[in-house]
Amino acid sequence: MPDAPPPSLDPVQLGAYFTLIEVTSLLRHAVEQQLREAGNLSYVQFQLLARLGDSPTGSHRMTDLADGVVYSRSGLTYQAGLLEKAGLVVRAPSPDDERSVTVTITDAGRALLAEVLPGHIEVVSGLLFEPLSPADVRALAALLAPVRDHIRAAPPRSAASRRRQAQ
Amino acid sequence: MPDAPPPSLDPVQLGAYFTLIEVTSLLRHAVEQQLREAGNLSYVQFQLLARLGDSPTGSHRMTDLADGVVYSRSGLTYQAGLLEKAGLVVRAPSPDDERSVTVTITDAGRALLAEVLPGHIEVVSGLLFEPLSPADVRALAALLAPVRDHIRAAPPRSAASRRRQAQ
DNA sequence: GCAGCGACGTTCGAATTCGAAGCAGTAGGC
DNA sequence: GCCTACTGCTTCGAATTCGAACGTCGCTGC
Repeated sequence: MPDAPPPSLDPVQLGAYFTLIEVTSLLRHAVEQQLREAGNLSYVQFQLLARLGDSPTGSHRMTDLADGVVYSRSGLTYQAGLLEKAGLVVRAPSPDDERSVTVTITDAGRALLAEVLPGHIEVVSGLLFEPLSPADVRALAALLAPVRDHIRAAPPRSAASRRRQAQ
Repeated sequence: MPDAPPPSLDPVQLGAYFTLIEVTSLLRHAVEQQLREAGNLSYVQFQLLARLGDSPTGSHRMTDLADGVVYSRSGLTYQAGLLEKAGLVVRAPSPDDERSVTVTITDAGRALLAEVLPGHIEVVSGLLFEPLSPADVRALAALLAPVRDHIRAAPPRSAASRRRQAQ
């Protein structure tokens, strides 16, 4: 390709982009406070517990967790260490693959999750959903889902060079 | 109030909420890489420069910047220090209020912003807007704007206690 | 089998982040 | 004019975050 067409965003796009970032920043900030007060959890920790609690088996591999919450591997190691020290999860080598580590939520983890969840939901309800009608929420979900799939599918920018580095 | 009505989110709401968080996490991650490569800027730094560049005067007060990008004051002090050391902004005491500090973008700051912006826009276009039609984008903006206003208007959860801390 | 390549998780060091405490400067009541 | 409360920013210490380097394990071709 010669060069990209004048890469600019029209005002509507810019507004949507900025508002998206702003809304999530604000929401995340508020939620973080609530989680800290209610259960001394950081947002990442909550996300991890929530994902584990949602899983049928109550467990996930480290890498899948990191990917799921968009976190660095080393960061996840650190957080998993904290959660384990707090007795909220357990780490064990995978049975089938000796390399990978399986993280499993404990009963204490589920209990804490259950304790924190109502307040969390209340905050999200009050801030994010309060100004939105049920139809709005459906529309929002319908708009964002394809975006998520698209970004997930997109090669992570650095992969391009990696894939064809061997010419 | 006796107690809140069963605070639960229906599956659609949950999906919308999770997708919202996921999309912005992914987007932010991708953008962060691009900014790092293109101009050695963190996302916060870019946001700050962008806000300053957008301002008619090219400047803002520290507090307003921190509020705008949803950042802690101390964090902003740190970042402003970095940007100033890099010659991208200048800090000066406000003329009218001796307490506050006015941050102003320099020509070098504008130049860097201009240099980084096309790539930034390209990433956002390719990831966020690629799966969305112009109508979708309008809808998204229309959905999120009220949410932003609502959250901005909401009392910051901790303000209640601060206001009445003196008994 | 075994050499080489790739995936998984951890360790390490450096940079960033936040809240609490502190230091001015400002506004209002008297 | 002062005293008190409040705002604006910075400093400080502790916690978190990431990428790079590392050790280990699994998979392929031979």
